[in-house]
Amino acid sequence: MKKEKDKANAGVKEIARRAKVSIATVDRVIHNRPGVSEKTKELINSIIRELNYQPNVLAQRLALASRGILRLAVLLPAISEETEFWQAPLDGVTQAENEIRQYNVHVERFLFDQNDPLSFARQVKKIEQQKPDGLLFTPTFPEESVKLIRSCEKADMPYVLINADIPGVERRSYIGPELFHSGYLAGQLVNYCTNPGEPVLLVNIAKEIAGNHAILRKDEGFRAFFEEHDKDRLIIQLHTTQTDYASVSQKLNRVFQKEHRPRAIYVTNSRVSLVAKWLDSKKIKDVLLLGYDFLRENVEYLEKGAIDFLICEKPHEQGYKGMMSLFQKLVYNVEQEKTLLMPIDIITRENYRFYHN
Amino acid sequence: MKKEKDKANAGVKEIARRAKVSIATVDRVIHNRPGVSEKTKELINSIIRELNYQPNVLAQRLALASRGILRLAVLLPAISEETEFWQAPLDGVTQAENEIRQYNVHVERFLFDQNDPLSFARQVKKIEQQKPDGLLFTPTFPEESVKLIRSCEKADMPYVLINADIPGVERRSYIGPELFHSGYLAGQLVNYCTNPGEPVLLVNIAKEIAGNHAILRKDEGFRAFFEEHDKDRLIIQLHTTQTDYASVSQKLNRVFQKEHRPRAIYVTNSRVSLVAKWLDSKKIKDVLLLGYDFLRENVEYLEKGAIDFLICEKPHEQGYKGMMSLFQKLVYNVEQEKTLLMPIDIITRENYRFYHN
DNA sequence: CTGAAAGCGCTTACAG
DNA sequence: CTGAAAGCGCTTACAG
Repeated sequence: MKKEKDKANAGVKEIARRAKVSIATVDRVIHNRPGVSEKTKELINSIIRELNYQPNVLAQRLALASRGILRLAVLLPAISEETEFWQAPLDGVTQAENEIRQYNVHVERFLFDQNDPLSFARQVKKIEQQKPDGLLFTPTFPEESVKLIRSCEKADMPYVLINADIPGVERRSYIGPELFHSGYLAGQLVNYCTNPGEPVLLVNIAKEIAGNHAILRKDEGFRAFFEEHDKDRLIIQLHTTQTDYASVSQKLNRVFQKEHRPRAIYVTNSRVSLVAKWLDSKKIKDVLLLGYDFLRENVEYLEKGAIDFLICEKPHEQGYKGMMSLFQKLVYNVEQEKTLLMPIDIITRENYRFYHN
Repeated sequence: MKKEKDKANAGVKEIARRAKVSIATVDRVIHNRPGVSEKTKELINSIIRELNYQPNVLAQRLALASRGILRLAVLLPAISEETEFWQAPLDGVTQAENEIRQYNVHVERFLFDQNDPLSFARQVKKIEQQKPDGLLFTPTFPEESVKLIRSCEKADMPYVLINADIPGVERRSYIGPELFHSGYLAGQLVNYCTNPGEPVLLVNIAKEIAGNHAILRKDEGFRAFFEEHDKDRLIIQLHTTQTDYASVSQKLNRVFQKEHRPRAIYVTNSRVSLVAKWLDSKKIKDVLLLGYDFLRENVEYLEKGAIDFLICEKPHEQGYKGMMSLFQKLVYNVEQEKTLLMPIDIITRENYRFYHN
């Protein structure tokens, strides 16, 4: 089929023809660049409106490609035994990278040790020296992260936070879970699967808990659910900042020796596999177990039946969408969404096979 | 940053330079077009390998744009009061259309009446006359659909089925739910939320049930779960091919007057709102209700608490991915996945706000 | 304030 | 079997 010159496909050339000017002038008006008389500007704008002109993104990018490379930096925890979680966001980053590579985008990854604020600060230094065009990161260390945000803002560099927000801090763009509802949903699931009043165990396992916003908000949401729906529910608490199996096991032993045996356990993060391991070793099968994240070990326990529900908030998509949001902002000046909340997915033994991260 | 002429960015020009031929010859080799001597062909291929040449998709599409329009046809049910479900796949189609419009793709929609095989056949006629380059459809009427598949295959036209498969028929590409596990998952949820042995009501509401593969497979999956996990569970059955509220209401009345009062109700499709309405009108609050699809009315009942779980299989994504799969196939000759199963999402009152279709 | 021309990396008639 | 040239729709130095 031949290309028709109808309104739908009109380009700069057609606009120039109608306005009796050169395409360079049209381009100036389109991009609001100075150096065009008010009169021709208005004329051109009216033609643009009339034709409902849509720029051809392909041609735009192709022309721009000559200009230079767009450099995006990514600051995330390095993957280790303990932090398999970060594989998914990093994969999302890589997927985005592959899709936008053609657009002359270059992605550099800066990885830090999740337990070492200094390593975070070191990477921040490097990033600040390199002055990338955009930055994706997760604010594992709030203090350092706030500094980073300030420095990005000073340099007028677009950035996006993923997976965790910093409470009470004004920031440009966040993509990740809504933590309170996540805990609230866990409460609802426990409530569906147990009888009123049956004791529930709420488990926080993390190197740091007191300042751990993610854990505290989920904890809060979980309690809020019962506050509103089953006030008399006994919620036993287990906090531990020792994250090895021996410590967790010991604490669980103690809880289960006491009077009120829990009917359900909610672990507020991906360490749910430690509890699953313990239940498995004790051959306890009548306790409902909920936790977080689609990790290999967790899924194994899901399959075995030790874990009943995994809650998951699309870590892969967080990395992917974060990068795309920077790209869109930098290339097409599309405003970044201030807050993009991920779905709270419920995964069980019967649907995990079909889950997409 | 200046563009460097390193291996990473080498294009046809660089290949031509190294091979001491023109870029036209390079192009011929890249696309395996005839008219190149074996010797130069081999030389060029070796250079392509050495440079790890990746074509610039932007430039490719831009150049191709002049060639002509790619025409994709979409054959789906028209949206009516009764079939709000199809809004989501159609929206997905539209989203894909917007993203690939730049690539000179034109999408034509052919809508049929879900209750009228003749209207389906009429639209098929039209499509066959227009001879589009690719087709996305849902095989609402198996017999007519098989004919359509044959005709596509004869014309060597790529196509993709969404939302429903045709059992026992060889087809090129399907994107949609895995029905058996969907029912199985519903069984698991009921099992979690009720006590062993409590009666369950399995409800099929559809104009046609006997030949309705989607409903029958979910029904089967649901029963299979209990067969494997709670054999003694009483599963009451309610089938109705009258889909108006009065008929459904009447049948439900009858069931609830009998001896075994259901503790949970599983509706195998989106008509779950009819049952919700009935429960609501009877002020019955202690019955667990599960059904399908993120429709306005269903979500309202979810919010109110009449519906407990909605199962949803990404209808929007089905439309979107279906179109993208055709596009990729036609433009880049990327093989279509034979079967792409959607996640089985679980939606409750506490997470529906964050759900993305 | 405005325009002619070159270029982005690829494809495609056309000529030899 | 091979190449020179025009074109896709846009952007950008450069010249006036």
